[in-house]
Amino acid sequence: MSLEEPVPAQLPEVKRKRGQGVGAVFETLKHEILNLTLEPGSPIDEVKLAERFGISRTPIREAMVKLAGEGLVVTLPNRFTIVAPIDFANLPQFFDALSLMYRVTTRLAAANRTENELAAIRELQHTYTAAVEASDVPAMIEVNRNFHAAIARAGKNRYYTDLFVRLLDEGRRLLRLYYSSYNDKLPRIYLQEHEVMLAAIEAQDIEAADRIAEAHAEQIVRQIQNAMTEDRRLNAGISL
Amino acid sequence: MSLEEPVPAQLPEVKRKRGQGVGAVFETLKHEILNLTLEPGSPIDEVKLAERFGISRTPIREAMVKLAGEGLVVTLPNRFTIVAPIDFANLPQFFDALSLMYRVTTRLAAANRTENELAAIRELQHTYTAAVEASDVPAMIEVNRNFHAAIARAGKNRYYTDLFVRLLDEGRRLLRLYYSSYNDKLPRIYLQEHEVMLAAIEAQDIEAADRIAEAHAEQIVRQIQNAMTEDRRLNAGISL
DNA sequence: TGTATTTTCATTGTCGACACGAAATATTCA
DNA sequence: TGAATATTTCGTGTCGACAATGAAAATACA
Repeated sequence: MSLEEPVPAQLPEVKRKRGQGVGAVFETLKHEILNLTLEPGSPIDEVKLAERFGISRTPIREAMVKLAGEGLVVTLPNRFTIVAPIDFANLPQFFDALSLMYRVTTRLAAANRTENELAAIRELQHTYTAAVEASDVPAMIEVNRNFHAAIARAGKNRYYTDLFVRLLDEGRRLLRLYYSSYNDKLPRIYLQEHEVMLAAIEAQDIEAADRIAEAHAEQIVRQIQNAMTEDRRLNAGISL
Repeated sequence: MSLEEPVPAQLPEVKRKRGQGVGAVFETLKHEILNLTLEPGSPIDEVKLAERFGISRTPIREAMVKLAGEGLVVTLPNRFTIVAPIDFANLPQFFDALSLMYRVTTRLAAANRTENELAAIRELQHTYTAAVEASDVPAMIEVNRNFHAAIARAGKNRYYTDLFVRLLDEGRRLLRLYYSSYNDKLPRIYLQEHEVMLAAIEAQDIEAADRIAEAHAEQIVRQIQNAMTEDRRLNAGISL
């Protein structure tokens, strides 16, 4: 299941400042988990991580506790810590929550956005366009997440933003898993929808923002479901 | 700001099994934070905690990281960890999210509840009634939270349940803070509303569940706001 | 040869000690 | 006397070592 980086690069042996260790480990592992560089369900060895980062196990462990708190990792007491498996059984609930958060955050953004925030969102839309032009799928996935996270932040409700970002991150793993089915047409649909969303937020049209957010969510859910179905068809091709 | 337990009781020096320490510390501190036994903003000393629980600082620290992950505690690097302050500035957003989660979880409960879950919810309603009869305010606050958490669980969406429980817990601190304004009339209104909510869930009437959930949320928000206003009026009485 | 029991082994959970950082306090200098 | 600087103090962040645990390997037994 390895993607572009099968073996994580050894970090340079830089003397890190006190208190930087856990944060670095946390961010690095979070990235690798969301990029599927670390396979879901695979075990994580504290000692190897300690060697890799050139620090002792204590800060590694604290990073693991933080990762577990965000559900990125599951701890089996006295045994292993494993990368959180992708929970396909909960997918319908995931889609439901994702859809609601799309709507709520986009509504609030339309109501509460400042000019600065609007500019930041527009900037991300440009970056996304560039990624689409370059057919850079990983970049598209990452920027798409940042685009919606920026919208959520402009809505200024921490509770929604936190949940939404978590859902978007979990969605990143799903998209990565099925990104092979990305064809040229789909990203351009997203691009158009993002444009409409941006316009509704700029015009502070809450109901329009709500409608396009719901449509956008449905679009994405449908795409992932299609990708999964195709994937299953591929599996069905093997002899039984 | 101390309530009924100003000095946390010294725990008996029981030899705890491996791996039980962090959980015990986490649960105990979470309880004390939500009960306002630990004052919001007050510093937490790792060494004192280690002595209190009879374990070393390492598991204490892991518990702190977990508490920080749930927002119950704030870590100031190289300095302190403090009990999370109550963020009055974010109160409107808190109320907004609380209200939406009330609605969503109650809707889903009406749609998805099993007979067993219904019985469990009804049981908690009885416990709540008993607490009201006994005028036991702390019990009322705790059981009320458990009642709605049970409803959320019956809705079977982990994402909503997690956020809702977090919001309910944060609300517990607010209720504790203002529970002096609890008069005999209010709890009985809640009791009635809970009854209606239960009936809607039992009848699997999603729209009715939604309506009563929204009304219930508004009721609670209004009560807390009233309590805060009264509180401010009391402050206004002192000489300036 | 197959099953139950013991031993080994790998990996975690916990500990005590020490190094580092920021604030509080004492000291110097104008 | 007051500001700038050095020193102390206090608590955290990190380390290396060790004990507990559960799985796997080795052994005993029928």
